Amino acid sequence: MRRPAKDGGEAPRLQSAPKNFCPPASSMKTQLQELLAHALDQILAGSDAARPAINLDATKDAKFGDFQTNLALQLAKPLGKPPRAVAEALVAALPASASVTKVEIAGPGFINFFLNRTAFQNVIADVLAQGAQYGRDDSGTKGRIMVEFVSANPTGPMHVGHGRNAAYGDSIAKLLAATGWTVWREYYINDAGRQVDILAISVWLRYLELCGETLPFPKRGYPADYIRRTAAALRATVGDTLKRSAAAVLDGVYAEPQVPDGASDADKDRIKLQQEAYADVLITRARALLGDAGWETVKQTALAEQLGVIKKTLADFNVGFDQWSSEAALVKSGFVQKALKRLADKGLTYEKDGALWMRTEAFGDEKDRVLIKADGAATYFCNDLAYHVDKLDRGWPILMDVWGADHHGYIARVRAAIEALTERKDALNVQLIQFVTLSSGRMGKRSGNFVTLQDLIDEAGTDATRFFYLTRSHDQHLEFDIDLARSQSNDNPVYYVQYAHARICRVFEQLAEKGGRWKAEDAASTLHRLDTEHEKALLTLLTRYPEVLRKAAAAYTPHTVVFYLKDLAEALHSYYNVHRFLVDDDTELQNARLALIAATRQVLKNGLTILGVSAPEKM
RNA sequence: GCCUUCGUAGCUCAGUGGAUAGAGCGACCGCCUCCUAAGCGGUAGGUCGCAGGUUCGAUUCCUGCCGAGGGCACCA
Repeated sequence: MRRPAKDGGEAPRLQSAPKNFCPPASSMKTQLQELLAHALDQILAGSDAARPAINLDATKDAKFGDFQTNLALQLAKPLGKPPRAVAEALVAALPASASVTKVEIAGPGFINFFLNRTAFQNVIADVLAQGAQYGRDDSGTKGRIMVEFVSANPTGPMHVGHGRNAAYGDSIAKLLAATGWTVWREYYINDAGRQVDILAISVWLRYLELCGETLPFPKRGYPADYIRRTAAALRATVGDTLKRSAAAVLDGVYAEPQVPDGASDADKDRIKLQQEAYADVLITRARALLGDAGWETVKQTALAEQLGVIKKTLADFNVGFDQWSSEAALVKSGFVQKALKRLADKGLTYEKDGALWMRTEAFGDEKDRVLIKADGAATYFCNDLAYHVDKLDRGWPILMDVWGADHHGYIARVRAAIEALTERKDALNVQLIQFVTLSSGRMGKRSGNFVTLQDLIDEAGTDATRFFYLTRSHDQHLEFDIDLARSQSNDNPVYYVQYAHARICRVFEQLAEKGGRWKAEDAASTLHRLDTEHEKALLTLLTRYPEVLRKAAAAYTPHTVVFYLKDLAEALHSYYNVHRFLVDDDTELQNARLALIAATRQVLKNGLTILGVSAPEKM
């Protein structure tokens, strides 16, 4: 349930304090680096030691101050002096700054900086003035990047693995867009190739069953219930016009080979290949019986049905695309042929054993790859290669592909193809999403019963599901605890962050009910009252948000935003439990605290937005 | 066999070339006359898989070994 915030919703503007000007802490890091660079110049004067990079990090413990540097430790060896002596020299050479209240040398030789609290208090003005823009860079000037993600085959519903890809892809796209990139999101529809024929034959056989025919279902077909639903949809559209008798279908077709109990692995593999061939026989028979037009009707109906299911799920999951690109359309447009010609013109293809090959090995792949099979059909790689060329041709110099980790071996050949045609090695940016496991075991589309992403969203909700996916690093295996994600209890981690947001909203609601008022402009002169440790902790976190976004985008790790938000929520909850925000007898303190939590609420919301998770005002 | 991702608390996972390695869940002990207890505070729990190497300093980088997942198609 949402309701409008009673304090007016959008962040009001806060007048910056003209007196005692002190730069916000977010820019303090830059300033400290300049101070250190100056000191470094003096230390290194007359020495031939190499100049190290200045590492300046936020401290992990407040007792070490606000920022720390290991510069003295790095310089100890080249200068041939003990690290603490180097540190003392560096500190002595530091120019004075009004923002720095204390500099300490600690441990083996760290230099810790303690900053003027005003620097941190001023972040509130930044956040409230910038609102939803705080931490964001929407300039789009960093570059252009296309993110292709999900691209699940339209042969069945998405499972929990696709969900992880969708959550990651959507969030990394948002993150890139929020850090200065121009982003385009695309879904590649694999609506050509053999798996579509398998889909079509599966649907048609179930359709014949609905028409009253009895016939065996091939082992390599898709057995799941959604095939029966699609068959019913087909029948609703075409009636019995595509019905053929079981006798006609099976006339002259040998019985499908079955794997006997206790068969060896080698026998199993051999028989599975025979089963694949059997499926092809049925496909050929179906085409002959239905004609190209009839077969195409089955195929297109099945594809449209499956794609419709996928689109519905993605819409429910708050995942959107700028473009859905069809593999079949790409082939039909002749673009694949053009790409093949470009490769041939560069002498990068050759014929062998009746197939057309590409010299990918010359570009770092393990071996050359087939583009056109001996039977005349294009490989998946061939069309995908053309698709990537098309993406580059459309003016996207960087192509991010979000793939399942099982595609690892596929990277080298696509990269090789891109390099061969564009001489650019770095155009392809692949992010592999590691596998998702469930307590109930691995899933596959052929298994018949699996947990679909739609099931998960319906039961756990989009927020909980997305948050759960993004809580883990995408390059780590993820064990999806379905019971936890489904639970509406406080065990569910998404509520921890959302609750912090809702709590703040409730405070402003209470304020209004009491007839109280709060204006950002009244708060500017009161911020010096924010002097408790809880307030300092919150302020520090607020100043770090822009850098959290930048680092998360640079490392392609949305999960670091999740961990940041958990920290921010924790700081808020702790603060909430110790201090009251509605201070009846001290308006100045109340105004200051309300400014702080208003800023916190804004940053919580901004961060959740990056994750595609809502920020409810009431829970 | 080769390539790759990994091995951190009972479980699920963060993290880092540096100062006592963190969180959630689970266990135990506390906190609602007070802005939502979907919360807070505290205790217990770790030879950061094993062995070497580089380094002033390694859980982090390198090598080997053990163990787990994934990939090595004229499939997609």
